Amino acid sequence: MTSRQPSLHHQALEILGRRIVTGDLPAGHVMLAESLEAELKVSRSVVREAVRVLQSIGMVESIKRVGIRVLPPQAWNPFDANIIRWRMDSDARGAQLRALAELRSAVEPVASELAAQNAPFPMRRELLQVAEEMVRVGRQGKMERFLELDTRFHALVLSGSGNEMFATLIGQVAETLAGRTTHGLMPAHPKEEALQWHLDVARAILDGKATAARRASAKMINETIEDLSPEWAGQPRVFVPVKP
Amino acid sequence: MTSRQPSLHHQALEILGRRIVTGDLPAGHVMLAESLEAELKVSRSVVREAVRVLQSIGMVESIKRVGIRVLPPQAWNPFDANIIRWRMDSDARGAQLRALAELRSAVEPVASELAAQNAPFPMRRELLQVAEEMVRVGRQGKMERFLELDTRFHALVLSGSGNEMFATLIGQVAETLAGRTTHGLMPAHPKEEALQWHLDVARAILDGKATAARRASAKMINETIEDLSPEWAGQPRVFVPVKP
DNA sequence: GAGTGTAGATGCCTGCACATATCGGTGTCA
DNA sequence: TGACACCGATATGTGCAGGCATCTACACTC
Repeated sequence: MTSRQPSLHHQALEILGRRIVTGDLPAGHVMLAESLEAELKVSRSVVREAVRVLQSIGMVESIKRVGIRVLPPQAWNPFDANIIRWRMDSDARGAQLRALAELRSAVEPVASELAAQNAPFPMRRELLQVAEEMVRVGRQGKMERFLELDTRFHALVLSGSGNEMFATLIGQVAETLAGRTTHGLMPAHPKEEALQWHLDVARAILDGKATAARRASAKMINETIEDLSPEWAGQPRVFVPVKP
Repeated sequence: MTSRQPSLHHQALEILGRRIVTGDLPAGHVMLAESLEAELKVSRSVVREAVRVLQSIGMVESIKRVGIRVLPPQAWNPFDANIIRWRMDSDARGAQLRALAELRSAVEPVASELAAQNAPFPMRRELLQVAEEMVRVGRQGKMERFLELDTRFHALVLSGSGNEMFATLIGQVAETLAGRTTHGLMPAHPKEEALQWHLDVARAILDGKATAARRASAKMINETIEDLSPEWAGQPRVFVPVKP
């Protein structure tokens, strides 16, 4: 599944990124390139390339005569795929899931609205076909096929919006959907309501009814989020201070 | 303003990133590390570090025995600050502005809703103070101060949501607002309606009225987007195909 | 068509020179 | 005596040059 990339660069990046995300290397901590070479048992070039990548996503800064300093979480790019993955595997998993769910709840209704206005016709047709098959398959309880279709449904909506920032959320949504089934949060049969909402969204998009598409999508998302919310219950929120 | 970072690494990254974004180095194009050394007149380490960063944001892939291949735009991370900046300075500026505006229209209402539910009290108080000063300053036509306050207003909302993904959009929003004034798209006095909307959002958040906050925020955002939309009129949309 | 050899590219390592930010000492002035 | 400005020493990232290791696309053989 996850493509093996056993290069030393990759390994070094993984180790450092994970240590920072878990708080093992706390914000403000200063490391020396030389000590990282010894610790990771790799050469300077590997350390430097890993540090450069971490720098580009805001996790460290490198200062002459000082070393490599770990930056606080509010400096990190929370849209970076590595950071999302590392946080998913850490104590911050709940907070990460919540952040993604809230982002989804913001984006998907607007994506549906835009898809109703802009999506190419073949995409709209396929969307309805997928929704209709979801109904059939869902009622039969074929959950593995249902997951496939569900994933494709949301991917089509996000892609059909014609907004590339929305489209890149496909991967995150897919992971969320997959996680929901593997974590046993899905019932044996999808709720009849949920099936209907997918149909409503698909029909509205096919008919170019933007407002209806947004409303139906919002209803659907908010419902699924309520199902998922136990995953992050009690996770504290972080309010990053505004700068000036 | 823009922090000077005249390191060779930074320069190499800028040059390569910009060339890819402008299409000067099209998707599928394959380069050799050696040729990049010669072309950029830098050493192997600088080239390799720049390539590693580009790789981490999905702009290139590096394959043994082949070289460094430029990836198509749908592989890029559209949330990366470098990519956004490069696109802003390219022909894709309009499309980039539209993507950001749509993202904002999705996120800000939800952020307002969450702020009404979760923001710490001092933030809510300050939000109302800022909105009130915006009204006074706006009516006096002190546009430079108005821009400051407007920026802070939106930053407080995004930060007050307690969602770190929303909070990182502060920078993009600030740039949009600043760009609107420097591009002469702001009237001499803000519209009275706009002032009122800011007040409505601030009051709803202060009072913890989530739905009202979302609605007022949505109204506000959609209005400002209509003002801005000429910036990207006629830009073609891109629909990235869904994979499986 | 399957197996194999090889050229050619990235991956990784090392030693060195350079630039620069920090630290500590010294001297001057109030 | 104390505060402050200057200045040199030193540690550390930055960049360079080159070498060997490793993998793999491709051509060649059978």
